[in-house]
Amino acid sequence: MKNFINLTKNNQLFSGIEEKEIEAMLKCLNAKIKSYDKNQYIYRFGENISSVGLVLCGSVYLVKDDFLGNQTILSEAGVGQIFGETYACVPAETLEVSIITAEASEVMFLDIQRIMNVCSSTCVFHARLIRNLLSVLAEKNLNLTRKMLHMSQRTTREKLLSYLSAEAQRNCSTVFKIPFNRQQLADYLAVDRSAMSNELCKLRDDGILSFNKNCFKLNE
Amino acid sequence: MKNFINLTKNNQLFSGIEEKEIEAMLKCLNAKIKSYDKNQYIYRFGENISSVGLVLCGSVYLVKDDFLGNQTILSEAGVGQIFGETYACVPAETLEVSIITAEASEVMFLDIQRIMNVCSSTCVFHARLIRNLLSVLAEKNLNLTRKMLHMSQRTTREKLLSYLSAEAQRNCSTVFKIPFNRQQLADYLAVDRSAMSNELCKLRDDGILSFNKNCFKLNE
DNA sequence: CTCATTTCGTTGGATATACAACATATTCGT
DNA sequence: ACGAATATGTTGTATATCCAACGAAATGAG
Repeated sequence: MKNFINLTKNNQLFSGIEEKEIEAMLKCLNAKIKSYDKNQYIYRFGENISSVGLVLCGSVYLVKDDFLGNQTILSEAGVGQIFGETYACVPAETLEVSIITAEASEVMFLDIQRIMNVCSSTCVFHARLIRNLLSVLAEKNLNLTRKMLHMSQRTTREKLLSYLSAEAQRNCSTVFKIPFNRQQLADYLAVDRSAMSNELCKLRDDGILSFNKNCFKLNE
Repeated sequence: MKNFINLTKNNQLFSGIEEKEIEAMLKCLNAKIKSYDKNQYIYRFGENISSVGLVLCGSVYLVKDDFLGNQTILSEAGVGQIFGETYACVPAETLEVSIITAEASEVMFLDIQRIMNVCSSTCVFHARLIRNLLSVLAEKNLNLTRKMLHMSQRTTREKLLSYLSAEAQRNCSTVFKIPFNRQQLADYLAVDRSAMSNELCKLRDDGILSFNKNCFKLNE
């Protein structure tokens, strides 16, 4: 177990908790570690899960089979990130997605009940653990809400303006960088890349904004 | 305080906690109650909040001013429902939305730090409180993810099929009712109502589904 | 029952989008 | 510096969407 302690320090769940405390907590939480080859299922559609997964090494995909039978990657979790927390927190819901390793990986599983039910020993750090978990869920929530707002705009131009002005606001500046290239931005806004590229140039020609690669400037 | 105990029983946060315990917990949590007239701001854009609001009576809107200056209602919280929990759980983020009363309302405020940091007295019930909060966040997460999946389809037909097949799957039946009328479904999928209505009929004529009001049946 | 209101389906025209195909620009390894 | 690979911009066309307007059907109140 000890060789993973260093890994568990810089992650979403144990951040802010002292190293020696983590070791004690892992026992208390009855943490289990499992190894996987590439492209192995960790959780399958339809299962009812009660554990959060923490990626110790490697990375995993959260995938969904749509109504046409296509499998798409919804998100990825790398070292230090967690997965399954949403379904683990709602016992009534069975998985509508699956988790597959993107490469050979090691995963630590933590029972959600043990996370939620505070043990007597290290209450201060346990509170931090809970705070971290709440924080992960809340941040995902914020990101989903933001994305949804942009996507609910009807035209590509409106989607772009909605996204870019929100980013400007978040950065407290009319000049800012975005974490996407054109294709990724198009996927994020659920539009065609070439059409979006076209619309970006129209916005530039209309004097509404200017850009260079992934750096944007909103006018006025 | 006592006259609100009955109200706090059937709500998202205190569900599953015994009445007498709630009273003790409210003191321990330092719960504050405030009254509002109609159309009053409870939380404003830009604020940094540290409390979760619980609607005791009345109802509140979560509103957002978009880049065009329009104010839109993103969601509503009625009696027993909470608001602000997402931002309260992420101290680094300031409000990108505002909360306004939809009618004269009473709201109980609970400090998020006190919710997260377990007090010594009633650990069992406190764990339940935390479980409830996690559950609220996780469920919102699930709903946002589902909506996002449908909205990211490119055509109205695909959006409809994505939504309807997901609903069939969730209900474990090809026959099911949806909680929307046509306008609400169109808003949910971010498409035009008349175009959607048209597409629904095409799907019916193509033999893919049939419907009567808000009751649907998927074929095959 | 009747009338008013809301919901739902239908149509046509202006506009926007997706898609494919290609041109240009940038990045990266050697 | 060079070419290969990738990213970005541009264009045309078929298709889909939005929007407005309207009629039919369902709902609800009196």
